[in-house]
Amino acid sequence: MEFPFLDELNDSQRQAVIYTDGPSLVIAGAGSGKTRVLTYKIAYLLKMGMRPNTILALTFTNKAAKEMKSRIAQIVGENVARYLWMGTFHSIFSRILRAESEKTGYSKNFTIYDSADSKSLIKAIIKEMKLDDKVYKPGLIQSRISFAKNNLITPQAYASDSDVQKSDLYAKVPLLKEIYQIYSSRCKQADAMDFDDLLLQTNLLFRNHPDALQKYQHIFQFILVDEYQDTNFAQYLIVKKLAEAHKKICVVGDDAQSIYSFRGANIDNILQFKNTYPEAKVFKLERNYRSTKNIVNAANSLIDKNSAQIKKTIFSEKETGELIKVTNVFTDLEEGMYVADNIKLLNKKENYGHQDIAVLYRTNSQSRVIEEALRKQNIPYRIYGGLSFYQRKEIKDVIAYFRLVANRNDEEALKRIINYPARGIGDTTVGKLFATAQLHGVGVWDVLNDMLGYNLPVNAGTAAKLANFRDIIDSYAALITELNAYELAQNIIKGTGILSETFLDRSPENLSKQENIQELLKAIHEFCDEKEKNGEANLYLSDYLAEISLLTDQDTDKGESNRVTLMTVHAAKGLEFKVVFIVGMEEELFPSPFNVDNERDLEEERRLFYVAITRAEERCLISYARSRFRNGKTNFSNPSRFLKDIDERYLDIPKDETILDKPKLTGNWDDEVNLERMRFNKQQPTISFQKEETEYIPVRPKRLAKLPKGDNSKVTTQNPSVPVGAFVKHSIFGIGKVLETSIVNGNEKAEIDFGEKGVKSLLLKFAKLEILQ
DNA sequence: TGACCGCGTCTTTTT
DNA sequence: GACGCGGTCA
Repeated sequence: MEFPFLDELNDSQRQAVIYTDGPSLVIAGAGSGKTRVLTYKIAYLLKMGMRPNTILALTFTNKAAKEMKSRIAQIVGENVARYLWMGTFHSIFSRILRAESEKTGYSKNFTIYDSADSKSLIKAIIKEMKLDDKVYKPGLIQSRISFAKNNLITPQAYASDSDVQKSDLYAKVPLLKEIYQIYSSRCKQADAMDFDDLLLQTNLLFRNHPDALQKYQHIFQFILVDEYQDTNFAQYLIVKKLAEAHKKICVVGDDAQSIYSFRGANIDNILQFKNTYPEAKVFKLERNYRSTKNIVNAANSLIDKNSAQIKKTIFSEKETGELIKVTNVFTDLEEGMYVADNIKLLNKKENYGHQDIAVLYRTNSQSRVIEEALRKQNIPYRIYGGLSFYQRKEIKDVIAYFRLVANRNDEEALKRIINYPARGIGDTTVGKLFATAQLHGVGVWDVLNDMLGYNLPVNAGTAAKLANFRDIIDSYAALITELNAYELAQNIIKGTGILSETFLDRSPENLSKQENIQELLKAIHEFCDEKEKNGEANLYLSDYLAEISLLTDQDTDKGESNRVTLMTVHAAKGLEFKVVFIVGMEEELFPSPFNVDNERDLEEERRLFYVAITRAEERCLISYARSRFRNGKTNFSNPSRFLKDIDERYLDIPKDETILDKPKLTGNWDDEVNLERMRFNKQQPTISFQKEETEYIPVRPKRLAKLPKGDNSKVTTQNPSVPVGAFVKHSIFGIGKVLETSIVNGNEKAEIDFGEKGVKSLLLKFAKLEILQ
């Protein structure tokens, strides 16, 4: 056969691969070999004679693009695969926007603002407009602007759209249109685009410059889109316009795994694909190759509770496998111990390697307890998400220097480093600088270049400091095409004193900062080497910045082996593990309390749970805790409503527990005691307790010691006269619990939680404490 | 101006 | 618990 690789596909997969006559939609159930279909389809197109640089393949993450590319390279060879247009929407279209810069009003080297930058700018604008940031919450404003952009509503359209205005009025933020307007012009002034701009500006480019649209329609003879269920309107329209000329488009996705609506993704894009392309062929991949029957069936029974979906029957031909084990524990700490213990067992008794195991959770903040439990048992793990390498302060600082050198209009970068390391330019001065720039409608850098001309109201000393800063940046900027990225980066790091800043003391923080900065330099070095090896000319600092601004730490995965993976369910999309722990299956956590008010959001949470379960190949273990320490407080919770959505035939539920509703315990006066009662209650189910029992019940410390919470690894005193976990009585504050003890200037100090009176920090030699037994 | 402290807030997911 | 903010003090 001409295409031997097609033999590796099943019937429906092969149909999907070889259909290339017009638009097609591939509904790819979880684990149905979606990536395989995409890679083989591209390989097929290439084997059929298409040139690689006429194929556009859009993925959701850089990592997915990279992986797909290397798999294609294995079939057709590296020097063919490398010419494919393959990447995320954001990276592909930022490239196009740079190439078409003379049409966009931005420069070729525009900066990309990450969400922290854009939030900071929004904050600044709110402040300048003298609005109340309790009403105009930066986060809220940011998401509304983002929503507007994703729906291609420009500031002008925003202000004149009566529906939008009504909505803003209803949300009590009527001035949002002005913030949006100013935000846009400030980004423009700074020659910066945020993530959403990359899509919005691409659309504007294609709308305002039909010649540019035609050019790319011609270039992209075949378009493939992965994870189509997670595209938003802006992405939908880009794809639609590009495909208009030839209709050679293939989108792949699974409506059941649409989990990014908070980012503007619109599940209707996939549900309505047939409306956009009436002639489209639909292929369904329904055989799941990943998971056991029990896992697939459990997931099916769950997703069946959703109403908005494309009908399909996912089935598995693998063995029945284990039931999904549902476990309840008392506290989040116990949940961590439960996970760690079971990983140990799986590792020792069942021969699962650590790399076969993942722990998935709804929110990043849940990783902490799991992490601690694993560390205690010496189980190697790797956490994804949380703050990435590029979000660390020292890295952001260094990159801000790079950014400012590459683009002196980058005001967010300037704000970050104008006084770092400290050079005597304080908030007041910075405020004046920005105010003057606004007053004259120019950029901050223009003001710095002519402080007298713009009447910057600062004294001579401050002006000199500003001029000095300006000259430093200018001197590096002059070298931007003289030195390669690595040489210039080294110069900047050494010359500006950011590195010596970390040499001030040998604290662990500073050591880790040094390491991170070295790590960054190493990465830049590799970047230059790579470019040089390929004979590419774009090895300057601006080129480096263009490349990294869209990277996330998933993409810089070193793939360390034999570690347990810890990540959010979102981050796990597209991955698979032999064993999956899903932790924190509780109401008010999963589903997230933000998404329970309407059916649409709730269905997305359910899909998220579906994604979590379908990551598992062989075992899936779900747990929930009755109490969880969150936001500095112990909260009580009920099992997630989603547990009831799974057909019980596929679950292994503990006998003494039911996942049906239980009356919620309200910890109105002492959660800790409530918890103790609950444990007590569970041990002796015949004894019940009444709520009116509000009198304080002293609990013996030794009993608390059994609680993981009583773990006193944090105690810094050798022999504290008041043990951590003990209950004490204070003449004024009443009864409290000792949280922590330490020695301060030779005096014993204790952190004591007095419930409603708050947590107090007391010196024991003054506080007369009575220890309760 | 900068360091520090105490207070209140707020918490989803990410290109 | 983490962070940001505002106020205070040197």
